[in-house]
Amino acid sequence: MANAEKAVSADRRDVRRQQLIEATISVIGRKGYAGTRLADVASQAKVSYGVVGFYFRTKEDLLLATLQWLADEYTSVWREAVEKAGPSPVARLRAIIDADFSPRIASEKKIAVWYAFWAEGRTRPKYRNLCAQLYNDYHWQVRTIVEEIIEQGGHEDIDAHQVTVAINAMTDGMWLDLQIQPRDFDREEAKKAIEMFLGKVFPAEFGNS
Amino acid sequence: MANAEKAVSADRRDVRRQQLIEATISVIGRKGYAGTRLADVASQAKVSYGVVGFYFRTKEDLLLATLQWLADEYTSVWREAVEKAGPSPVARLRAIIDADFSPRIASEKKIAVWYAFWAEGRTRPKYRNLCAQLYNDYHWQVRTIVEEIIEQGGHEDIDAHQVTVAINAMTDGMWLDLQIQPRDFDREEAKKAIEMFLGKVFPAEFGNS
DNA sequence: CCAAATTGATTGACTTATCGATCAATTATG
DNA sequence: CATAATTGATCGATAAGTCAATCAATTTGG
Repeated sequence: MANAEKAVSADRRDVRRQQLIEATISVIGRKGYAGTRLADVASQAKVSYGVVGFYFRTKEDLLLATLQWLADEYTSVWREAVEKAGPSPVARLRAIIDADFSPRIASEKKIAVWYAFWAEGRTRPKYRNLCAQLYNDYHWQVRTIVEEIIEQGGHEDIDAHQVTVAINAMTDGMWLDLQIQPRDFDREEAKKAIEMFLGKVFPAEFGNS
Repeated sequence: MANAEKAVSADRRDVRRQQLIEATISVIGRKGYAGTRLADVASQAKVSYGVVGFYFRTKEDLLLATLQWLADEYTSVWREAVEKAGPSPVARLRAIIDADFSPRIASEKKIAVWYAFWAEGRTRPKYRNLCAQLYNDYHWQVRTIVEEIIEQGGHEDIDAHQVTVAINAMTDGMWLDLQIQPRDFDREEAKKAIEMFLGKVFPAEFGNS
């Protein structure tokens, strides 16, 4: 049947595309954005050079699809973490930070790819918009949670925006540390430093570790 | 005289090299690392294409010299700021943060270039080592100051390393925000968020803003 | 049920464009 | 005038994009 046919080849198509996206992440991680060649992606994915062009019209298309995939993965991971954490804003915030430093999200390879796109994003509106969108969604979610903590705890003197910006910046900065000094620094230490910060801002909610 | 001649031409040489380094920063800022061409650098510097090769044997040499220059500038700026701040560790720490968000250091263009080198650094040992060295010097300086504040204030329960890592990460993360969202976010806001953090860690020393 | 036909996937050699490097010719300088 | 600085055309290498040929899988017809 035509329907069965289409379903099968659509699956096949998605599998190949996924395979190529993962290969692209590996190659950018290994060789950097500027050093990534379609030939490298093809051999990493164990397919011939021509296949890349067959599934992604241009190199640009492949890179955009890779960024989009990473963004979707990242967003779905933190959203799921928040849902699982239940209603407590403290648990929700902890869940987001855990997600940010989970091996799936904060692997050396993926951090390297994020940095590559952030760096290139400055000159490519499509990268930039995608990153800005992601950033906004995340920022908004953290801010909502921070506001809940402030309200529930009666800490009306605390500026939710400022705390949100600080959490955000610390997370991104820790990622840079992980990228520059992967030996002297690990994900657990990063998380603990952020917990320390939250412990100072919300002493009652985030206990002294 | 040979000596006089040499002195003059050495000056000339330095001027040209400086001119080319500045042009390189502009072009990386405008077009990204991957999009930077020697022809662009030459025309930005208002010299002919051949001059680039005359003063820097290869493109690689030019890029390394650019990174080295940026690193030297950054280091000298914060060192000078610390010296000027006098003996008080609180004033010294404020001076470093001011320096980190001064227009000279944290311009959009230069932040973009830093991000470009951090991203590429993963695959190029020379970039990586240079960045790691810079990072270590800075980290050590901040840590020394933080330890002084802890000692003078008798805050023996505070972990200097953790605070240092947090300050560092917040700074780098704010830079990323400046790069991704230059409109919604500015250097003053970034500084205030860091001040807020310091106010929570050292309430007596960093007054509530 | 088997063979021919059709469709779609895959291959890698070829074309074209781009860019870094080179260098012979030209100009400026002391 | 001699030396140094500068120019930009030319060359070679590399990589993206293209495409005709091949191969595999599925469908159709006898």
